Amino acid sequence: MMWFRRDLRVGDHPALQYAGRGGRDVVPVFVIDPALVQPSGAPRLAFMYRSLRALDDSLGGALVVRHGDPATVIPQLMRETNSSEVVVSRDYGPYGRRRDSAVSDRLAKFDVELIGRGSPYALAPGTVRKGDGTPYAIFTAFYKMWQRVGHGPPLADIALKFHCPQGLPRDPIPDDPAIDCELPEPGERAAHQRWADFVADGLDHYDIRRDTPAIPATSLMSPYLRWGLVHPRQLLADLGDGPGHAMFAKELAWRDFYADVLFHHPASARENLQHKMDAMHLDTDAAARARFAKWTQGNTGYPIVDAGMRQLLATGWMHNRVRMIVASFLVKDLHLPWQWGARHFMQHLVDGDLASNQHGWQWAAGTGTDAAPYFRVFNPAGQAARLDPDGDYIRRWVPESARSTAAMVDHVVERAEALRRYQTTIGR
DNA sequence: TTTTGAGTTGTTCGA
DNA sequence: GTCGAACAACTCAAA
Repeated sequence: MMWFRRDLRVGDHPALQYAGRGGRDVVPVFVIDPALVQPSGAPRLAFMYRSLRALDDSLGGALVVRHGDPATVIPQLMRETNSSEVVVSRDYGPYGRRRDSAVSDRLAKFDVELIGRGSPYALAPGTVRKGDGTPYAIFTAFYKMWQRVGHGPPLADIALKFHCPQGLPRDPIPDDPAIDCELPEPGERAAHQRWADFVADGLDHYDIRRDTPAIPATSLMSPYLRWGLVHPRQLLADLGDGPGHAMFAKELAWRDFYADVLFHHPASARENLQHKMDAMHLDTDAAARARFAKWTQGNTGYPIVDAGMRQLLATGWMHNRVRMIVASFLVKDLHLPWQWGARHFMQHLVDGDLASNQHGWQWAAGTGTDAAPYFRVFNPAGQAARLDPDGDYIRRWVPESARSTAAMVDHVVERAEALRRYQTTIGR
């Protein structure tokens, strides 16, 4: 039995190839887990359901879908299908590890093993370590070692036989929730197509153009990587020379780095990685919640912030550079907990990945791995002038920005307030 | 053990 | 308009 989770592809799939080794019949399974569905926004769910349908197609319609808690559903399916083993791609996140350990315990009672093969990363969390065996806490050092260790090539296809036992009860893949936006084309084939398009037209200029939100200069691979529709080692294998290629590899290394940090510090999904920052004074009262609501809706009065927040609501995606700007605004201009912003992002981002998301937010808040100078505060007007000089990005998402709208806070005032709070926290 | 160099992404001010 | 300094100090990583 092959239990799919965030690896919704058939090609270059170590766990699937292990399950089907020597011509074994593979029963492909996906569990729709309420714990993951419940906090997800509509675009995110729609993309997942569509990708499940695409996966089912490439499995010849054999995918067995069930709703429920995997700790109950997986052992039950194992018995119903008389499977001798359950194979998964390893999950290194806090929830995934707890879930898999519970499933493993239940399976053990029937003498069946939960077998993990492969990970969603070029290098699995826990494998890149310092000379003394401890994990890295600084990206650049991690990156050097990550390059030195290297990663394997994509796996060649093998013959696989998928099998759904006759009469086995299956739940239908749910209908998409109502959304009024275009999502990326779902599925494994679309992932490869998008990647081919980016390699042909984008990768060479990636390092220069990626910071301009008005032009489609980023790879748009994040949703595909999030759901495992393609594996990063395939992308790395296709890279050549040049600064754009090197920059893209570095971004994949960031993805591995943050997964590694979360693996070693599972609590950092919810808490400050640097606990000395716990003392920082944040606003959490009713007025703060009202400010947060304005931020989520894209009504702050700062055009670049509002454009990003509206793009997120409308499409389930936001340009990377703009993510930093809106995050800085929530944390440093509104003085709100980064967790509030992180939760909103995870709800709405089709590509929302716990490790990258939470640690990206901790970077913005200065509570994470970065030796972040606390005085690094993004100026929304300055960022807009530098990165969207013609206002193309802003106009697309905030048509009323031609009229002057009142800003909810004064950046100059709030910047000073943020610096004051940080200084107090660090003890000066 | 000690030392040394370095750390994603910024902004403002004054010369 | 451009450019360098200041904004601080701490921790990490490797020699």
